[in-house]
Amino acid sequence: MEETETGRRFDQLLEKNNLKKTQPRLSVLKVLASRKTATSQPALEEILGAEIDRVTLYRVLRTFEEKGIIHKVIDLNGTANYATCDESCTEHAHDDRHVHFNCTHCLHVYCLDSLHIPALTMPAGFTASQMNLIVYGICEECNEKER
Amino acid sequence: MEETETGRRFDQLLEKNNLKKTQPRLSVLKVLASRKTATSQPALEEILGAEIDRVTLYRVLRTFEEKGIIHKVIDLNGTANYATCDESCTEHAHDDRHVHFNCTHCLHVYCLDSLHIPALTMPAGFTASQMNLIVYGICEECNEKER
DNA sequence: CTCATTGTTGCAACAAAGATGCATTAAGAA
DNA sequence: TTCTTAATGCATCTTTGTTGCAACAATGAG
Repeated sequence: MEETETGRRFDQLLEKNNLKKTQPRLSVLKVLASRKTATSQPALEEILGAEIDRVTLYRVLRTFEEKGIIHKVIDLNGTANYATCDESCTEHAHDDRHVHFNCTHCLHVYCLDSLHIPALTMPAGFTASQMNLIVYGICEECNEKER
Repeated sequence: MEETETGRRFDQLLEKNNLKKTQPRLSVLKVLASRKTATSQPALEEILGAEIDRVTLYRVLRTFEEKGIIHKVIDLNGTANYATCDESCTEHAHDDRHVHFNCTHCLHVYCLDSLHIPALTMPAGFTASQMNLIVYGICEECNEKER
């Protein structure tokens, strides 16, 4: 395997999480990192289907999510979309407080890293541990095409 | 069929939406209205399975959602949960800006009607039309049982 | 009150995605 | 290089979403 910069970054990422560097895992990381929007499981399957098995993909994604390497966003249809976490969410503190944007036109899911969910006061008795905000609407690209 | 107060309310609700009053629809309404938490499709199936067909349930729920009679909340697992809309969300303006709470212990989904999603400023180019905030944590009941 | 019409239901069937068991293979340490 | 253990690929099953179609029932017309 070549010694590219991103390649080494992925290696470190896996190592840090006690995961072996395997071809399927590196492929998944490469694909996810190369996309600015979250990628759905079917899309990933289409891209990597020839290379790695459906179940392996499923397990790689689950492992990555457990380790906090990627995060999962469920869109309106209940389909899982995956994206690499930005640097801020590391090991323990997997910070999912940023907002996701689901374009109802092109169906892409964006991570709006610039926005974070405002603090909310929970009703008495309820303890919040995590929150997930998805905004639906038209994304930048689709809005531009309209014009 | 008996002439209960809620029964008449359901009749009106269906009539208002140009839907025929049928036994499956009334059953679904009755179940949903009787529960303070959103109900998952599997749970509904378990409750009503003997009474109405799985596909019918699926179609009733879809119809109700289209008409704005109920709303759908997708939980962490991508499972659909349904709840009757409170009075505020009527025909046209289906207001989904209230917050949902998904208990990670009992898995119940609550509609936190008292909370509403704060206004957010979208990044340039993005147009928001709807938003959905799900908070994960421990609910009142489960917190009390712990003590 | 009865009939006709049109929306609804139930059944069969299929597709897609989540999930598990197990034999084989490969990564990384000794 | 060998060994141990984790990871993969394959088979398989379950659950949920979805469609087509024939039978049926809710309403309005007569």
